[in-house]
Amino acid sequence: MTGNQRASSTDTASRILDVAERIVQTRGFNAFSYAHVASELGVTNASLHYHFHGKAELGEALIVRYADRFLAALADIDARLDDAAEKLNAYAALYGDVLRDDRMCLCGILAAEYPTLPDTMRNAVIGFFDENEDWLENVLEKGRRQGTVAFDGPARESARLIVSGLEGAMLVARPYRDVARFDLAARKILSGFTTKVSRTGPARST
Amino acid sequence: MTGNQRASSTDTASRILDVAERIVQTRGFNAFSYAHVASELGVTNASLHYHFHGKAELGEALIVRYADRFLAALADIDARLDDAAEKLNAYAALYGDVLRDDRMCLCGILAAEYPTLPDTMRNAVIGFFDENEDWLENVLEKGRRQGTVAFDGPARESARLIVSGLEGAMLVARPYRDVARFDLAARKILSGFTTKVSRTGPARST
DNA sequence: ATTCTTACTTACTAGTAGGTAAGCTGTCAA
DNA sequence: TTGACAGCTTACCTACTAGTAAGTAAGAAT
Repeated sequence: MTGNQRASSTDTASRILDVAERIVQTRGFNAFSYAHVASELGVTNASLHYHFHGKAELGEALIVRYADRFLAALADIDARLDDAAEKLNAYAALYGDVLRDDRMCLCGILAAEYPTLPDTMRNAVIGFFDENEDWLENVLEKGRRQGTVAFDGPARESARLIVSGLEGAMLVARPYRDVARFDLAARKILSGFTTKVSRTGPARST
Repeated sequence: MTGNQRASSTDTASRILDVAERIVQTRGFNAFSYAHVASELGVTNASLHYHFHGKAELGEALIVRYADRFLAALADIDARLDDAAEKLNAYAALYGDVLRDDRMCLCGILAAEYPTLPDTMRNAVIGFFDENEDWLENVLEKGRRQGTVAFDGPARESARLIVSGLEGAMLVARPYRDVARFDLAARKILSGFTTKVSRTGPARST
């Protein structure tokens, strides 16, 4: 395997993913076409089929790469921050960054189109949400033990509340083109988990 | 069949809306086509154009009718219930009913596709959210005065939290085909407003 | 020097999209 | 009895969709 020329090959494939990702995040998977991507990259329609066999395969690759990047960002949060409440803030900021780029969360917009997606893409979307819930559940449980966050019931349920709350805040904020609307909702969602003045003493819930 | 088949003028128009509404709420506006509706109703593509000049006009009619029905349901809640907390529960139940029918909120799914929508539809979507916020703001403010609900800051901001929270809960619950996931999220969202069981004291600031 | 591989292009397909022009048919009012 | 109108249909259009078959230029491997 000829190592050097690979650069151009890999490069084109990831440039395809870059453009496709932006289009899908802004317009959705059903309003996205090979022709859009091809013309923007100055290649032909058929060239995309060389790199990604079909629309379903391209869509799946899109989600896999997006999820990988997202999980890496979560690992980075874990590496940078200790406090659970700060981790939650950083988590919400991840969503805010996407919105600030006039985009919807990739898996959020795909969730809206879910019934029309090919099977492989459906599974990947579900997997993304599951992994987000895993991470949040972990953060919440540790935070509760440490007394930096407070909530009732299973951590998993609160994790789901955060995911769906942030997805909904993005969904509604985008038509208004108003990131502040998202930021406020995010702050309100997370405020339900912070034990206000908890720096001095852990306020146990329940 | 008797002679009243000739009342089918308006009847056909509303049957078109019924079918189109179901398709758009499940698949989205971009994955919906005249052909789907026409074949399901046993009429031709061109017949739809007689009743609704174009896809944009049909889409707008869809939102207008949906919003009218939704506002009527809100008026019904006002007529039936006094307590603000009960009104909020009834409001969330409205969303749950839609989801139980395997549908997404019409304006929620259109919000996801917002950048691809014609202008008239965009305005109608925004209008739907605004009217929901109006109603919720009113309920919340009255409830706060009466002491049946509690929250910090402007009622408008809490109204927005409820709308986006419920929309997000629907969005994420649908891929899982799990209404319980929605119900739980809805309960958690509203529990932040009820004064009754405030054991955790979700961050009552100031 | 030749074959193989990569990364495309050109040229095409069948199918579907939204949309239109023109004509047909049953009902009803004058 | 006429004719206006509502509510369609037939027949068609252009644009775009994903996808394919076959060919090619350039470099790497043998």
